Amino acid sequence: MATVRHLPLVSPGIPGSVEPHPVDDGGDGDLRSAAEDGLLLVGDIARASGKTVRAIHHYEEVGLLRPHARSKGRYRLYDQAALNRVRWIGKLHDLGLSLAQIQQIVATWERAPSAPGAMAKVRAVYLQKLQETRTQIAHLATLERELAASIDYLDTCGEACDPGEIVAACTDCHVRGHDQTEPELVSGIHCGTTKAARAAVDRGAALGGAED
Amino acid sequence: MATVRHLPLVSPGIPGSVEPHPVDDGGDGDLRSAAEDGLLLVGDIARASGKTVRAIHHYEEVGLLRPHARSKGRYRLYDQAALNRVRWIGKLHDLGLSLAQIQQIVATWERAPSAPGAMAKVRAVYLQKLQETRTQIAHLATLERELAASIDYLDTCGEACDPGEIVAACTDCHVRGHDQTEPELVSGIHCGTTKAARAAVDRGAALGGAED
DNA sequence: CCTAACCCTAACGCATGCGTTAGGGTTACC
DNA sequence: GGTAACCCTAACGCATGCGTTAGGGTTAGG
Repeated sequence: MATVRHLPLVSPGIPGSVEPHPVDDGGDGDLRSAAEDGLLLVGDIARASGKTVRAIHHYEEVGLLRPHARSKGRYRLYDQAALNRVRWIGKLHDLGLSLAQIQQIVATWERAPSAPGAMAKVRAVYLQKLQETRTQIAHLATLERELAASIDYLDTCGEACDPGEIVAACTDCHVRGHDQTEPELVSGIHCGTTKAARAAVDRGAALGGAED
Repeated sequence: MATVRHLPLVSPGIPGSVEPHPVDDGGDGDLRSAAEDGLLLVGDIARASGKTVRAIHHYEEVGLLRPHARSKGRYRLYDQAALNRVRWIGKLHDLGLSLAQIQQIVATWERAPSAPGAMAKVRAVYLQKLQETRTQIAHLATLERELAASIDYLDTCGEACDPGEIVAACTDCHVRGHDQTEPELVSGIHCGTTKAARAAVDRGAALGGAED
């Protein structure tokens, strides 16, 4: 069995580089020499990027990535740049770009005749994303506040409400100032129409989701 | 044709209430009396919440919602609380909760024996979401910074790079301090392996996405 | 009665981003 | 040559959240 494998998922230390699929002792062959050229196998890329092999294949399928070469046995051989690419894809994906959008950035880059022109186009895409990201952040911040407020509110239920009280009574709660400031995230819960849920749950209808 | 319809998607003014499916002049009938009771048709809910009718039906299918009653003709009749519910669903969904998760909140609420107990469970869910939301925000903030930095960087390309320069040359750009500080979001673009993209694009392979 | 504007149920379709077999070579080391 | 650990291609599957027909009633007003 290979001596090493199981590297930490993202190699610590120098984040930009990965051991080219380490082998202990001497030997020669296709992959061995590829390794000496700094080439990586798909599994190496996977481990180093935190993606799965399948995901990397998928990126290739949609034209986001391509092996630098192939071994005699048709193994994909990647260079370090490919690893950068995969990480880059991951970042943009995290940013909320679809693979198709990322593909478009790449295509833009590809087809641009001049370097500054290409940069300008990419810049435009990034700028738009920056704005969207800021919007998103603002949005999440609002929701964060609402959540926090709701939690505060719900805390008072635990403290001040009679444990014998039934849920249905919450609709007109008299404890504290509840009925004045009930946050939307709370009021939405107990606004009637709730038997539907139970029925659905009991029937195991729809929603394959986890049962709590 | 009906006289009103086409309300603004979300009724301005009092966000919590909606005209119960407005009719101009007198008349009587099933829906008419329902309207007098403040009941809404599915279309009214849709317009007031910004969702589609189909979406609302879907919420019902998965047990998140249920009409207060039905007309003789089996039209769904909703009360104002349903509208709150729909908005609440929308918020939680925006927060990143799946319908299944929302369903679980509802189910939790349903099945809890005591009010404070129910509140505690919901609180726990919210608390977890709050943490996730904060993580998300931090994540997005990081990406925001990276985007901004990348844009800055790309700006220098437009200013300092020779417009005649070809894209391929970017790999070893000598302008300014480029090769020192290239952000990851930039370096990922031009790290080789790019012909794959063009091929895929030209073949119209995969990715039904918009062509720029 | 007629019609426009709605509403109903049922059910298939779709986009995304891989996961997961299935069946079979390849490498490298022993 | 045997074997473990990988890799390859091909292709179907899945979860989510509705969109979109398809075929047909209902309501209210004229």
